[in-house]
Amino acid sequence: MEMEMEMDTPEKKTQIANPIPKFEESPVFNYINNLSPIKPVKSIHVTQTFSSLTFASLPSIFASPQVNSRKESRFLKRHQELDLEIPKDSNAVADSDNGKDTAGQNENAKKLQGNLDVNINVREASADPVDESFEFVIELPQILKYDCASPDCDVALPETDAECIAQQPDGSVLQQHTENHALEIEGDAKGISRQEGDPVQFSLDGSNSKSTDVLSFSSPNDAIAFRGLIPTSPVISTGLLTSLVSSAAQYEIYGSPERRQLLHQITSDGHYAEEDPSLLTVEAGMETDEFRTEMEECLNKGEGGDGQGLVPFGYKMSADMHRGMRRRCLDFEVAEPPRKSSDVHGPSSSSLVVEQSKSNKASKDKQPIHVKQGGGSKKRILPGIGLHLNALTSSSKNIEQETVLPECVPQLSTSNQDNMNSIASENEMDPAVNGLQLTEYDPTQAFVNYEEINQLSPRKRRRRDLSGEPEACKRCNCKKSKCLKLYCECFAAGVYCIEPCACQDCFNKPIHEETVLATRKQIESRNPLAFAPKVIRASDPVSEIGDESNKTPASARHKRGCNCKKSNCLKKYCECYQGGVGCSINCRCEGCKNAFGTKDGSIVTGMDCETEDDSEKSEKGADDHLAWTADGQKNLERNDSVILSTPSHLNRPSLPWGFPPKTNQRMGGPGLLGTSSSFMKQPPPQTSPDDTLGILCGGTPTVGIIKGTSPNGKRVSPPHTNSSSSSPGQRTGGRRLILRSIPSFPSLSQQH
DNA sequence: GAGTTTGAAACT
DNA sequence: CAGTTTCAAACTC
Repeated sequence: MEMEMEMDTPEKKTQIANPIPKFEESPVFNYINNLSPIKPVKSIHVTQTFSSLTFASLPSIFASPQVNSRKESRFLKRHQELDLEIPKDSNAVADSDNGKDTAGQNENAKKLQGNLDVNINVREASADPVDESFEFVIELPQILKYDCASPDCDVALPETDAECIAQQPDGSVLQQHTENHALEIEGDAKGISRQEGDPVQFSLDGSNSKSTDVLSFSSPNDAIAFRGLIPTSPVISTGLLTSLVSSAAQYEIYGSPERRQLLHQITSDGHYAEEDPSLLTVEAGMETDEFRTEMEECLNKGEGGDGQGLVPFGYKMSADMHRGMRRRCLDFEVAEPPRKSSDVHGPSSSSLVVEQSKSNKASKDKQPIHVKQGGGSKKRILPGIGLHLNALTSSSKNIEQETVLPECVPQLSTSNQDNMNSIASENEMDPAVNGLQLTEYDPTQAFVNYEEINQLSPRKRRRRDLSGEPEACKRCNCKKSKCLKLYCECFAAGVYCIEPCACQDCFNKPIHEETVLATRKQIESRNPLAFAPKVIRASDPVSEIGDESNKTPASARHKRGCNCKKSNCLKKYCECYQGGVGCSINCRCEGCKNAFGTKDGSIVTGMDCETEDDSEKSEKGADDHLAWTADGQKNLERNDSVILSTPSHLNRPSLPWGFPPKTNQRMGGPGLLGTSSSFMKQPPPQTSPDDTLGILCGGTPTVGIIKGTSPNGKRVSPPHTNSSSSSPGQRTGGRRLILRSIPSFPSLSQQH
């Protein structure tokens, strides 16, 4: 009975609520509230990406209209979904949004309504325990986000765990519990409030709160992901929960023992929960070696089976969700600094994610967690988080830090197909490919890479972060441009500046949305391609595929070509080099020695390049290369003639907008990977074009981990692994995927 | 961390 | 379109 009522009520509520701010006061609202045990939490939605703000164009880009419309509302949706029973949430959310973005109030309201429909559907579809579990699942991402938030976050794990769990044979058990989970969740929610930490709130409500952002999916895909969730089986949801829990443990999300308990409870059935130590043990194990093991298992499974078979549909969904979460990376990063042990225990920190994140950090301090294990391989930085999709794509430098998670792969296959289908298809995404990727992925290596990264001198790391992630999480240091010119990487990437930016007088913030948009328009009017990816891949994916072997890295080219005079196109000063592509006839560079291919068509082998570099500069150059994997790229080229794409390319790209389809960039060949560890950091592998991975991984970084050999077994071909390459910088395998699936924000020009 | 170098972006 | 200036990242010390 309740279910039915809830089902019905939500729609009405939401519909009404959106438009009416004070809906809360209405009798209906109260009634609804009474029905649900959960109390609405106000969520704060902060999006840094322009897209979220407004780019109208985005919608056009997305394949499905709904997606666009949903975009902003995503997070709203989630809340609603989460709160299905809680009418207030939706309202609250709407309110919060309104509060923040007055401009978008109306839009939000509309979106909400649209979302409501979606939500309703979901419920109907799953109407049962599943729904509940679903809700729970939704929240999980938040937790993950938190993890991510931690600076070190290596958290990629969570996703992996989730996947693993889902796949595990034990899944049956999980399923059984699933229903209970939902129930428990509610119960926990209630109970949570009782408990000191209000852990429950934390997890559940946290989403609503600031954490909301985390939940909100930046990409259109997110919406899709949700859809997938709906259908997902209870098992999946359960898996997610479990994964979340485990992940949380790994990341120390639980800041305090108490929280852990809560989490455990939530995770497992109510039965196990509080009192069942076994659960704890498991989780604990997860944190350490076991976690790794599981991951590996998952990977293996993935390998064995094509993504499809092994990976449950829901699985994919989860992945998507994760992606959404990851985007928040920025937030996390921001949060990092604040960590304080004191924060950790905030007694009743009902508060939000922020607190949690802090707690996590704190907990870490207190309780050393073996991040490396899980995180090591997976460290995710979520570069994309908080940033515009484009940004995600673009970032490549940090690829190393990020490792590709096997998980991603599966998702890719599904999610891509569903959502981005078109894009994916273009890119040659094959389900099989996905599977391949998984197979190739070598957690161990990833781990190694991760360590390497860690070992890097602070400075190098910093650079990587800055540079690499940048794409994902770009950071600028503008002093005079106000971040309203293309000089600003953030602005150029279509993302708002965030805390990590050291810019001065920055106008590239949501607050100045109008200014940003106006400026952007102005720039585009001058140069329609100003915000287009600088590196363009070959247009035909298909042709590319076929040609890949033949294509040199140059297959991807810088849009306008470079104009280097002194760097010989061997440094990042060179946009071509930075983008991981060879120079072309469009370049006016002098003394071109671009490792990815000189403008005269010759390709300097990595060795050659290095040699030259060495001779010229030597070591540093080498170092740098490593940092970004330029070497890797080089290697790739040699081996496979893979085309590297710059991060930015990858990211943005192309797809949606009209930019020529990127050719598939092939990543490095196996040889590369095999050869240089540094290389491995980079990327990607993968199969399908980057996009695929990106999508899947979403945030997962990945990395290079994936093996050099072709990921897909399919494509592995020596000729090129798949296209997608990731350029060194780009590595961002996951992100790339994102890009494809989600068009970065469209360039104004395109819109026109 | 400060200073230099570099080349794109912006301006003329 | 070419030349110059401005700018911020990349790089060096």
